[in-house]
Amino acid sequence: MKVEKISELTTNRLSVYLRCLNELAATGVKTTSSDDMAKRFHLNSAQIRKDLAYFGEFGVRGVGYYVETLREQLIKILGLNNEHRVCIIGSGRLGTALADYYEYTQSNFSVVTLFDTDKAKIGQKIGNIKINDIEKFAEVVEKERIDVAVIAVPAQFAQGVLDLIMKAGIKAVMNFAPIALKAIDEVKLKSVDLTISLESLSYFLAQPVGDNGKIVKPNGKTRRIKK
Amino acid sequence: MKVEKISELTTNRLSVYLRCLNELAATGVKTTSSDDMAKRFHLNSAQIRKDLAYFGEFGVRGVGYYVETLREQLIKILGLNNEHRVCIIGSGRLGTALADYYEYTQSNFSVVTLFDTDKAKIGQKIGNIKINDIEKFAEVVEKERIDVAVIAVPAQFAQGVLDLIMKAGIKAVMNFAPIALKAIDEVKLKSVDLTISLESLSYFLAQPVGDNGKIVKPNGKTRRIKK
DNA sequence: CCCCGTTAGTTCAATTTTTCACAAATTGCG
DNA sequence: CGCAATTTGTGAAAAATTGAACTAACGGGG
Repeated sequence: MKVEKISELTTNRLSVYLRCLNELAATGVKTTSSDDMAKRFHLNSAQIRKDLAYFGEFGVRGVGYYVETLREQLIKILGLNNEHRVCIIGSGRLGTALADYYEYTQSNFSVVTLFDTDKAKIGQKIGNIKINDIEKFAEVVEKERIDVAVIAVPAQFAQGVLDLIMKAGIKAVMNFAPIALKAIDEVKLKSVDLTISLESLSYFLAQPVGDNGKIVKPNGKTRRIKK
Repeated sequence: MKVEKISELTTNRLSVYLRCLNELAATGVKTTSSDDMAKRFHLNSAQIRKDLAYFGEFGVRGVGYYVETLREQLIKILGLNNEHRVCIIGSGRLGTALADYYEYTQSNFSVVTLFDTDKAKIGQKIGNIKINDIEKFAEVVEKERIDVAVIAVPAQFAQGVLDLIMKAGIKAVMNFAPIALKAIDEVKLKSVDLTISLESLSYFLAQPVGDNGKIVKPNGKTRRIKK
Protein backbone atom coordinates (compact mmCIF):
# COMPACT_ATOMS: atom_id res chain seq x y z
CA MET A 1 0.00 0.00 0.00
CA LYS A 2 1.43 3.29 -1.05
CA VAL A 3 0.07 6.40 0.62
CA GLU A 4 0.69 9.70 -1.05
CA LYS A 5 -0.41 13.27 -0.84
CA ILE A 6 -2.14 14.38 -3.99
CA SER A 7 -1.62 18.01 -4.77
CA GLU A 8 -4.48 20.29 -5.61
CA LEU A 9 -2.84 21.05 -8.93
CA THR A 10 -3.27 17.40 -9.78
CA THR A 11 -6.90 17.18 -8.75
CA ASN A 12 -7.72 20.35 -10.65
CA ARG A 13 -6.24 18.76 -13.73
CA LEU A 14 -8.40 15.69 -13.20
CA SER A 15 -11.39 17.98 -13.69
CA VAL A 16 -9.85 19.19 -16.91
CA TYR A 17 -9.26 15.65 -18.10
CA LEU A 18 -12.81 14.72 -17.29
CA ARG A 19 -14.06 17.60 -19.34
CA CYS A 20 -11.87 16.51 -22.25
CA LEU A 21 -13.17 12.98 -22.00
CA ASN A 22 -16.74 14.25 -21.99
CA GLU A 23 -16.02 16.07 -25.18
CA LEU A 24 -14.45 13.00 -26.76
CA ALA A 25 -17.34 10.83 -25.66
CA ALA A 26 -19.81 13.33 -27.10
CA THR A 27 -18.13 13.18 -30.48
CA GLY A 28 -18.10 9.41 -30.48
CA VAL A 29 -14.42 8.77 -29.79
CA LYS A 30 -14.04 5.42 -28.04
CA THR A 31 -10.33 5.30 -27.22
CA THR A 32 -7.66 7.90 -26.72
CA SER A 33 -4.11 8.13 -25.41
CA SER A 34 -2.17 10.59 -23.30
CA ASP A 35 -0.53 11.82 -26.47
CA ASP A 36 -3.79 12.18 -28.34
CA MET A 37 -5.37 14.12 -25.50
CA ALA A 38 -2.29 16.29 -25.11
CA LYS A 39 -2.39 17.25 -28.76
CA ARG A 40 -6.10 17.87 -28.89
CA PHE A 41 -6.37 19.93 -25.73
CA HIS A 42 -2.93 21.54 -25.40
CA LEU A 43 -1.84 19.48 -22.43
CA ASN A 44 1.32 17.59 -21.52
CA SER A 45 1.14 13.86 -22.08
CA ALA A 46 3.59 12.89 -19.35
CA GLN A 47 1.62 14.91 -16.89
CA ILE A 48 -1.63 13.26 -17.87
CA ARG A 49 -0.13 9.82 -17.34
CA LYS A 50 1.44 10.76 -14.05
CA ASP A 51 -1.70 12.40 -12.70
CA LEU A 52 -3.79 9.37 -13.55
CA ALA A 53 -1.21 6.95 -12.22
CA TYR A 54 -1.61 8.35 -8.71
CA PHE A 55 -5.00 6.71 -8.59
CA GLY A 56 -4.51 3.41 -10.36
CA GLU A 57 -3.74 1.86 -13.71
CA PHE A 58 -6.47 2.96 -16.02
CA GLY A 59 -4.73 2.53 -19.33
CA VAL A 60 -3.65 -0.32 -21.50
CA ARG A 61 -0.09 -0.21 -22.77
CA GLY A 62 0.18 -0.04 -26.48
CA VAL A 63 -3.47 1.00 -26.70
CA GLY A 64 -4.20 3.97 -24.47
CA TYR A 65 -7.32 4.67 -22.49
CA TYR A 66 -10.92 3.68 -23.10
CA VAL A 67 -12.80 6.95 -23.02
CA GLU A 68 -15.88 5.71 -21.24
CA THR A 69 -14.00 3.69 -18.64
CA LEU A 70 -11.63 6.49 -17.78
CA ARG A 71 -14.53 8.89 -17.59
CA GLU A 72 -16.25 6.70 -15.05
CA GLN A 73 -13.07 6.37 -13.02
CA LEU A 74 -12.52 10.12 -12.90
CA ILE A 75 -16.12 10.72 -11.91
CA LYS A 76 -15.62 8.31 -9.06
CA ILE A 77 -12.30 9.79 -7.98
CA LEU A 78 -13.70 13.31 -8.01
CA GLY A 79 -16.73 12.18 -6.08
CA LEU A 80 -19.03 13.35 -8.83
CA ASN A 81 -21.19 10.27 -8.55
CA ASN A 82 -22.62 11.71 -5.34
CA GLU A 83 -25.00 14.61 -5.46
CA HIS A 84 -23.86 17.68 -3.60
CA ARG A 85 -26.25 20.13 -2.05
CA VAL A 86 -25.05 23.70 -2.14
CA CYS A 87 -26.08 26.85 -0.35
CA ILE A 88 -25.01 30.35 -1.27
CA ILE A 89 -24.64 32.96 1.42
CA GLY A 90 -25.30 36.44 0.12
CA SER A 91 -28.07 37.11 -2.37
CA GLY A 92 -26.53 40.18 -3.95
CA ARG A 93 -25.50 40.47 -7.56
CA LEU A 94 -22.80 37.86 -7.34
CA GLY A 95 -24.69 35.40 -5.17
CA THR A 96 -27.74 35.35 -7.41
CA ALA A 97 -25.62 35.11 -10.56
CA LEU A 98 -23.77 32.13 -9.11
CA ALA A 99 -27.05 30.53 -8.13
CA ASP A 100 -28.25 30.87 -11.70
CA TYR A 101 -24.95 29.74 -13.13
CA TYR A 102 -24.68 26.59 -11.05
CA GLU A 103 -28.33 25.73 -11.46
CA TYR A 104 -28.13 26.18 -15.16
CA THR A 105 -24.89 24.31 -15.59
CA GLN A 106 -25.87 20.70 -15.69
CA SER A 107 -23.97 18.89 -12.96
CA ASN A 108 -24.28 16.94 -9.76
CA PHE A 109 -24.32 20.14 -7.73
CA SER A 110 -27.70 21.53 -6.90
CA VAL A 111 -28.13 24.90 -5.33
CA VAL A 112 -30.64 24.28 -2.57
CA THR A 113 -30.97 27.72 -1.06
CA LEU A 114 -29.61 31.24 -0.70
CA PHE A 115 -29.14 33.03 2.60
CA ASP A 116 -29.33 36.71 3.41
CA THR A 117 -29.70 39.07 6.35
CA ASP A 118 -31.93 41.51 4.52
CA LYS A 119 -35.51 41.04 5.74
CA ALA A 120 -36.82 42.48 2.49
CA LYS A 121 -35.18 39.70 0.48
CA ILE A 122 -35.94 36.78 2.78
CA GLY A 123 -38.75 34.64 1.42
CA GLN A 124 -38.23 35.78 -2.16
CA LYS A 125 -37.08 33.43 -4.87
CA ILE A 126 -34.31 33.58 -7.44
CA GLY A 127 -35.57 31.26 -10.14
CA ASN A 128 -36.64 28.26 -8.08
CA ILE A 129 -34.31 28.97 -5.22
CA LYS A 130 -35.63 30.43 -2.02
CA ILE A 131 -33.81 33.07 0.01
CA ASN A 132 -33.65 32.03 3.65
CA ASP A 133 -32.86 33.98 6.78
CA ILE A 134 -29.23 33.60 7.78
CA GLU A 135 -30.41 33.33 11.38
CA LYS A 136 -31.89 29.96 10.53
CA PHE A 137 -28.66 28.83 8.91
CA ALA A 138 -27.80 25.79 11.02
CA GLU A 139 -31.40 24.65 11.00
CA VAL A 140 -31.80 24.85 7.22
CA VAL A 141 -28.39 23.28 6.59
CA GLU A 142 -29.38 20.26 8.60
CA LYS A 143 -32.88 19.95 7.21
CA GLU A 144 -31.72 20.34 3.60
CA ARG A 145 -28.62 18.19 4.11
CA ILE A 146 -26.37 20.88 2.65
CA ASP A 147 -22.72 19.87 2.30
CA VAL A 148 -21.20 22.73 0.30
CA ALA A 149 -21.33 26.45 1.06
CA VAL A 150 -20.51 29.36 -1.21
CA ILE A 151 -19.61 32.71 0.32
CA ALA A 152 -20.77 35.67 -1.73
CA VAL A 153 -20.95 38.43 0.86
CA PRO A 154 -18.88 41.62 1.18
CA ALA A 155 -15.34 41.08 2.45
CA GLN A 156 -15.94 42.46 5.92
CA PHE A 157 -18.58 39.83 6.69
CA ALA A 158 -16.87 36.87 5.10
CA GLN A 159 -14.94 35.55 8.09
CA GLY A 160 -18.04 35.69 10.26
CA VAL A 161 -19.98 33.77 7.65
CA LEU A 162 -17.22 31.19 7.38
CA ASP A 163 -17.28 30.69 11.14
CA LEU A 164 -21.01 30.11 10.95
CA ILE A 165 -20.53 27.62 8.14
CA MET A 166 -17.87 25.69 10.03
CA LYS A 167 -20.02 25.66 13.16
CA ALA A 168 -22.84 24.09 11.15
CA GLY A 169 -20.49 21.25 10.21
CA ILE A 170 -20.04 21.99 6.52
CA LYS A 171 -16.64 20.76 5.30
CA ALA A 172 -16.38 22.31 1.83
CA VAL A 173 -16.49 26.03 1.24
CA MET A 174 -15.98 28.19 -1.77
CA ASN A 175 -15.22 31.84 -1.12
CA PHE A 176 -15.78 34.71 -3.55
CA ALA A 177 -15.18 37.50 -1.06
CA PRO A 178 -11.93 39.31 -1.82
CA ILE A 179 -10.22 38.57 1.47
CA ALA A 180 -8.03 35.84 2.94
CA LEU A 181 -10.07 33.69 5.33
CA LYS A 182 -8.92 31.37 8.04
CA ALA A 183 -10.48 27.91 8.15
CA ILE A 184 -9.85 25.01 10.48
CA ASP A 185 -7.90 22.06 9.13
CA GLU A 186 -10.84 19.73 8.58
CA VAL A 187 -12.55 22.25 6.34
CA LYS A 188 -11.59 22.66 2.72
CA LEU A 189 -11.69 26.30 1.73
CA LYS A 190 -11.24 27.33 -1.86
CA SER A 191 -11.14 30.96 -2.88
CA VAL A 192 -11.82 32.61 -6.20
CA ASP A 193 -10.75 36.20 -6.22
CA LEU A 194 -12.14 38.08 -9.16
CA THR A 195 -10.22 41.21 -8.24
CA ILE A 196 -6.82 39.57 -8.07
CA SER A 197 -7.43 37.95 -11.42
CA LEU A 198 -8.12 41.30 -13.04
CA GLU A 199 -5.19 42.96 -11.34
CA SER A 200 -2.86 40.34 -12.70
CA LEU A 201 -4.01 41.32 -16.19
CA SER A 202 -3.31 44.92 -15.30
CA TYR A 203 0.21 43.96 -14.29
CA PHE A 204 0.75 42.32 -17.62
CA LEU A 205 -0.47 45.39 -19.50
CA ALA A 206 1.81 47.58 -17.42
CA GLN A 207 4.90 45.71 -18.60
CA PRO A 208 6.85 46.98 -21.60
CA VAL A 209 5.51 45.18 -24.65
CA GLY A 210 7.11 42.06 -25.98
CA ASP A 211 9.18 41.16 -22.97
CA ASN A 212 6.69 38.49 -22.03
CA GLY A 213 6.87 38.61 -18.28
CA LYS A 214 10.42 39.75 -17.82
CA ILE A 215 11.05 42.90 -15.94
CA VAL A 216 13.97 45.20 -15.73
CA LYS A 217 14.86 45.70 -12.15
CA PRO A 218 16.44 49.02 -11.38
CA ASN A 219 19.76 48.34 -9.76
CA GLY A 220 20.77 50.34 -6.76
CA LYS A 221 18.65 52.19 -4.33
CA THR A 222 15.20 53.36 -4.99
CA ARG A 223 14.27 56.39 -3.06
CA ARG A 224 14.93 56.50 0.59
CA ILE A 225 12.13 57.97 2.61
CA LYS A 226 12.60 60.55 5.32
CA LYS A 227 10.49 59.91 8.32
CA MET B 1 20.69 45.80 -14.68
CA LYS B 2 19.19 42.54 -13.61
CA VAL B 3 16.49 41.07 -15.78
CA GLU B 4 14.28 38.41 -14.30
CA LYS B 5 11.13 36.59 -15.02
CA ILE B 6 8.49 37.30 -12.42
CA SER B 7 6.16 34.41 -11.82
CA GLU B 8 2.44 34.86 -11.81
CA LEU B 9 2.33 33.50 -8.29
CA THR B 10 4.42 36.46 -7.26
CA THR B 11 2.29 39.06 -9.03
CA ASN B 12 -0.85 37.55 -7.59
CA ARG B 13 0.64 37.96 -4.15
CA LEU B 14 1.40 41.59 -4.90
CA SER B 15 -2.35 42.07 -5.25
CA VAL B 16 -2.79 40.44 -1.89
CA TYR B 17 -0.17 42.66 -0.30
CA LEU B 18 -1.79 45.72 -1.77
CA ARG B 19 -5.09 44.72 -0.27
CA CYS B 20 -3.42 44.24 3.11
CA LEU B 21 -1.81 47.66 2.88
CA ASN B 22 -5.15 49.21 2.00
CA GLU B 23 -6.58 47.70 5.12
CA LEU B 24 -3.69 48.94 7.23
CA ALA B 25 -3.97 52.41 5.74
CA ALA B 26 -7.70 52.45 6.41
CA THR B 27 -7.14 51.70 10.09
CA GLY B 28 -4.51 54.38 10.39
CA VAL B 29 -1.38 52.24 10.56
CA LYS B 30 1.58 54.22 9.20
CA THR B 31 4.39 51.66 9.18
CA THR B 32 4.54 47.90 9.08
CA SER B 33 7.12 45.18 8.52
CA SER B 34 7.22 41.89 6.67
CA ASP B 35 6.86 40.16 9.99
CA ASP B 36 3.96 42.31 11.11
CA MET B 37 2.10 41.75 7.86
CA ALA B 38 2.81 38.03 7.93
CA LYS B 39 1.34 37.74 11.41
CA ARG B 40 -1.71 39.85 10.69
CA PHE B 41 -2.67 38.26 7.40
CA HIS B 42 -1.36 34.69 7.68
CA LEU B 43 1.47 35.16 5.20
CA ASN B 44 5.15 34.23 5.16
CA SER B 45 7.48 37.11 5.95
CA ALA B 46 10.40 35.84 3.87
CA GLN B 47 8.12 35.55 0.90
CA ILE B 48 6.84 39.08 1.30
CA ARG B 49 10.37 40.47 1.39
CA LYS B 50 11.43 38.39 -1.56
CA ASP B 51 8.42 39.26 -3.68
CA LEU B 52 8.91 42.97 -3.06
CA ALA B 53 12.64 42.79 -3.63
CA TYR B 54 12.10 41.73 -7.23
CA PHE B 55 10.92 45.24 -7.95
CA GLY B 56 13.17 47.43 -5.88
CA GLU B 57 14.10 48.37 -2.34
CA PHE B 58 10.98 49.69 -0.75
CA GLY B 59 11.75 49.12 2.89
CA VAL B 60 14.06 50.58 5.49
CA ARG B 61 16.16 48.11 7.45
CA GLY B 62 15.52 48.19 11.13
CA VAL B 63 12.24 49.97 10.51
CA GLY B 64 10.12 48.17 7.96
CA TYR B 65 7.87 49.61 5.27
CA TYR B 66 5.96 52.86 5.17
CA VAL B 67 2.41 51.80 4.43
CA GLU B 68 1.51 54.67 2.16
CA THR B 69 4.74 54.58 0.18
CA LEU B 70 4.62 50.85 -0.39
CA ARG B 71 0.99 51.12 -1.39
CA GLU B 72 1.85 53.64 -4.05
CA GLN B 73 4.69 51.49 -5.32
CA LEU B 74 2.50 48.41 -5.62
CA ILE B 75 -0.18 50.37 -7.41
CA LYS B 76 2.42 51.49 -9.89
CA ILE B 77 3.91 48.02 -10.33
CA LEU B 78 0.49 46.47 -10.89
CA GLY B 79 -0.37 49.21 -13.35
CA LEU B 80 -3.35 50.22 -11.25
CA ASN B 81 -2.62 53.91 -11.75
CA ASN B 82 -3.87 53.59 -15.32
CA GLU B 83 -7.53 53.22 -16.00
CA HIS B 84 -8.48 50.04 -17.82
CA ARG B 85 -11.47 49.86 -20.09
CA VAL B 86 -13.18 46.50 -20.06
CA CYS B 87 -15.67 44.84 -22.34
CA ILE B 88 -17.60 41.70 -21.52
CA ILE B 89 -18.59 39.35 -24.30
CA GLY B 90 -21.78 37.47 -23.51
CA SER B 91 -24.68 39.19 -21.79
CA GLY B 92 -26.14 36.07 -20.21
CA ARG B 93 -26.46 35.50 -16.50
CA LEU B 94 -22.75 35.40 -15.84
CA GLY B 95 -21.81 38.26 -18.15
CA THR B 96 -24.34 40.66 -16.66
CA ALA B 97 -23.43 39.62 -13.12
CA LEU B 98 -19.77 40.29 -13.82
CA ALA B 99 -20.63 43.63 -15.36
CA ASP B 100 -22.47 44.55 -12.18
CA TYR B 101 -19.77 43.17 -9.95
CA TYR B 102 -16.91 44.99 -11.61
CA GLU B 103 -18.86 48.20 -11.94
CA TYR B 104 -19.87 48.08 -8.36
CA THR B 105 -16.44 47.17 -7.03
CA GLN B 106 -14.61 50.43 -6.81
CA SER B 107 -11.46 50.13 -8.87
CA ASN B 108 -9.59 51.43 -11.86
CA PHE B 109 -11.42 49.02 -14.14
CA SER B 110 -14.51 50.34 -15.83
CA VAL B 111 -16.82 48.11 -17.77
CA VAL B 112 -17.46 50.05 -20.94
CA THR B 113 -19.76 47.70 -22.82
CA LEU B 114 -21.23 44.24 -23.19
CA PHE B 115 -21.42 42.34 -26.47
CA ASP B 116 -23.95 39.79 -27.65
CA THR B 117 -25.18 38.11 -30.81
CA ASP B 118 -28.82 38.13 -29.75
CA LYS B 119 -30.62 40.87 -31.71
CA ALA B 120 -33.25 41.07 -28.99
CA LYS B 121 -30.65 42.06 -26.41
CA ILE B 122 -28.59 44.45 -28.51
CA GLY B 123 -29.30 48.05 -27.63
CA GLN B 124 -30.56 47.22 -24.16
CA LYS B 125 -28.74 48.32 -21.04
CA ILE B 126 -27.55 46.51 -17.94
CA GLY B 127 -27.38 49.29 -15.40
CA ASN B 128 -25.54 51.97 -17.33
CA ILE B 129 -23.80 49.57 -19.65
CA LYS B 130 -25.01 49.16 -23.18
CA ILE B 131 -25.17 45.83 -25.00
CA ASN B 132 -23.51 46.09 -28.39
CA ASP B 133 -23.66 43.88 -31.44
CA ILE B 134 -20.72 41.50 -31.56
CA GLU B 135 -20.50 42.21 -35.30
CA LYS B 136 -19.33 45.70 -34.48
CA PHE B 137 -16.72 44.38 -32.08
CA ALA B 138 -13.54 45.74 -33.65
CA GLU B 139 -15.17 49.07 -34.33
CA VAL B 140 -16.44 49.56 -30.77
CA VAL B 141 -13.18 48.33 -29.24
CA GLU B 142 -11.28 50.98 -31.12
CA LYS B 143 -13.73 53.77 -30.53
CA GLU B 144 -14.04 53.02 -26.82
CA ARG B 145 -10.31 52.32 -26.39
CA ILE B 146 -11.03 48.97 -24.74
CA ASP B 147 -7.92 47.16 -23.50
CA VAL B 148 -9.34 44.26 -21.47
CA ALA B 149 -11.87 41.65 -22.60
CA VAL B 150 -13.87 39.24 -20.48
CA ILE B 151 -15.26 36.10 -22.08
CA ALA B 152 -18.60 35.02 -20.63
CA VAL B 153 -20.08 32.96 -23.46
CA PRO B 154 -20.85 29.22 -23.60
CA ALA B 155 -17.78 27.01 -24.00
CA GLN B 156 -18.38 26.13 -27.63
CA PHE B 157 -18.15 29.77 -28.72
CA ALA B 158 -15.26 30.79 -26.50
CA GLN B 159 -12.35 30.09 -28.85
CA GLY B 160 -14.06 31.97 -31.67
CA VAL B 161 -14.62 34.93 -29.39
CA LEU B 162 -11.00 34.83 -28.26
CA ASP B 163 -9.85 34.88 -31.88
CA LEU B 164 -12.00 37.91 -32.47
CA ILE B 165 -10.56 39.60 -29.39
CA MET B 166 -6.99 38.92 -30.46
CA LYS B 167 -7.71 40.17 -33.96
CA ALA B 168 -8.98 43.42 -32.50
CA GLY B 169 -5.62 43.88 -30.81
CA ILE B 170 -6.65 43.38 -27.18
CA LYS B 171 -3.77 42.00 -25.13
CA ALA B 172 -5.45 41.05 -21.85
CA VAL B 173 -8.28 38.55 -21.66
CA MET B 174 -10.12 36.95 -18.83
CA ASN B 175 -12.02 33.77 -19.61
CA PHE B 176 -14.94 32.36 -17.66
CA ALA B 177 -15.94 29.74 -20.20
CA PRO B 178 -15.19 26.24 -18.90
CA ILE B 179 -12.78 25.27 -21.65
CA ALA B 180 -9.05 25.52 -22.33
CA LEU B 181 -8.39 28.24 -24.89
CA LYS B 182 -5.36 28.82 -27.04
CA ALA B 183 -3.98 32.36 -27.17
CA ILE B 184 -0.99 33.72 -29.03
CA ASP B 185 2.09 34.59 -26.99
CA GLU B 186 1.61 38.34 -26.92
CA VAL B 187 -1.82 37.98 -25.36
CA LYS B 188 -2.27 37.34 -21.66
CA LEU B 189 -5.09 34.93 -21.07
CA LYS B 190 -6.33 34.24 -17.58
CA SER B 191 -9.03 31.70 -16.90
CA VAL B 192 -11.38 31.33 -13.99
CA ASP B 193 -13.20 28.05 -14.08
CA LEU B 194 -16.10 27.96 -11.69
CA THR B 195 -16.78 24.30 -12.44
CA ILE B 196 -13.27 23.08 -11.71
CA SER B 197 -13.29 24.96 -8.44
CA LEU B 198 -16.44 23.21 -7.33
CA GLU B 199 -15.23 19.82 -8.49
CA SER B 200 -12.11 20.17 -6.44
CA LEU B 201 -14.34 20.58 -3.39
CA SER B 202 -16.18 17.46 -4.43
CA TYR B 203 -12.88 15.58 -4.56
CA PHE B 204 -12.11 16.67 -1.02
CA LEU B 205 -15.50 15.52 0.22
CA ALA B 206 -15.02 12.17 -1.49
CA GLN B 207 -11.85 11.43 0.48
CA PRO B 208 -12.05 9.42 3.71
CA VAL B 209 -12.38 11.91 6.56
CA GLY B 210 -9.41 13.10 8.49
CA ASP B 211 -6.68 12.06 6.12
CA ASN B 212 -6.35 15.61 4.91
CA GLY B 213 -5.49 15.05 1.28
CA LYS B 214 -3.72 11.72 1.50
CA ILE B 215 -5.04 8.86 -0.50
CA VAL B 216 -4.50 5.18 -0.32
CA LYS B 217 -3.46 3.90 -3.68
CA PRO B 218 -4.45 0.36 -4.37
CA ASN B 219 -1.30 -1.52 -5.20
CA GLY B 220 -1.34 -3.92 -8.08
CA LYS B 221 -3.55 -3.92 -11.08
CA THR B 222 -6.83 -2.23 -11.28
CA ARG B 223 -9.19 -3.92 -13.61
CA ARG B 224 -8.05 -4.74 -17.07
CA ILE B 225 -10.57 -3.97 -19.73
CA LYS B 226 -11.55 -6.36 -22.45
CA LYS B 227 -11.98 -4.72 -25.78
C1' DC C 1 29.17 58.75 18.91
C1' DC C 2 28.97 54.04 19.51
C1' DC C 3 26.49 49.88 20.63
C1' DC C 4 22.28 47.07 20.52
C1' DG C 5 18.12 45.56 18.74
C1' DT C 6 15.48 45.31 14.69
C1' DT C 7 14.37 44.35 10.00
C1' DA C 8 15.17 44.49 4.89
C1' DG C 9 17.46 42.25 1.17
C1' DT C 10 19.85 38.19 -0.36
C1' DT C 11 21.89 33.72 -0.56
C1' DC C 12 21.40 29.08 0.07
C1' DA C 13 18.86 24.82 1.19
C1' DA C 14 14.54 22.23 0.99
C1' DT C 15 10.47 21.14 -1.12
C1' DT C 16 7.30 20.78 -4.75
C1' DT C 17 6.09 20.38 -9.45
C1' DT C 18 7.08 19.46 -14.09
C1' DT C 19 9.41 17.17 -17.68
C1' DC C 20 12.21 13.63 -19.65
C1' DA C 21 13.27 9.12 -20.92
C1' DC C 22 12.98 4.31 -20.69
C1' DA C 23 11.51 -0.45 -19.31
C1' DA C 24 7.32 -3.15 -19.38
C1' DA C 25 3.18 -4.43 -21.48
C1' DT C 26 0.01 -4.98 -25.18
C1' DT C 27 -1.81 -5.39 -29.97
C1' DG C 28 -1.65 -6.42 -34.79
C1' DC C 29 0.46 -8.45 -38.57
C1' DG C 30 3.34 -11.30 -41.26
C1' DC D 1 4.16 -17.41 -32.82
C1' DG D 2 7.40 -13.73 -32.78
C1' DC D 3 8.53 -9.12 -34.12
C1' DA D 4 7.43 -4.27 -34.76
C1' DA D 5 4.88 -0.48 -33.40
C1' DT D 6 2.68 1.69 -29.68
C1' DT D 7 1.79 3.60 -25.33
C1' DT D 8 1.54 3.16 -20.41
C1' DG D 9 3.53 3.69 -15.79
C1' DT D 10 7.50 5.23 -13.33
C1' DG D 11 12.07 6.53 -11.66
C1' DA D 12 15.18 10.08 -12.14
C1' DA D 13 16.48 14.78 -13.76
C1' DA D 14 15.29 19.46 -14.21
C1' DA D 15 12.87 23.48 -13.11
C1' DA D 16 10.26 26.28 -10.22
C1' DT D 17 8.80 27.69 -5.81
C1' DT D 18 9.10 28.20 -1.00
C1' DG D 19 11.30 28.74 3.33
C1' DA D 20 15.19 29.41 6.44
C1' DA D 21 19.39 31.54 7.60
C1' DC D 22 22.58 35.09 7.16
C1' DT D 23 24.42 39.80 6.26
C1' DA D 24 24.04 44.55 5.89
C1' DA D 25 21.76 48.68 7.14
C1' DC D 26 19.20 51.66 10.06
C1' DG D 27 17.49 54.05 14.42
C1' DG D 28 17.30 54.83 19.28
C1' DG D 29 19.35 55.13 23.76
C1' DG D 30 23.07 55.69 26.76
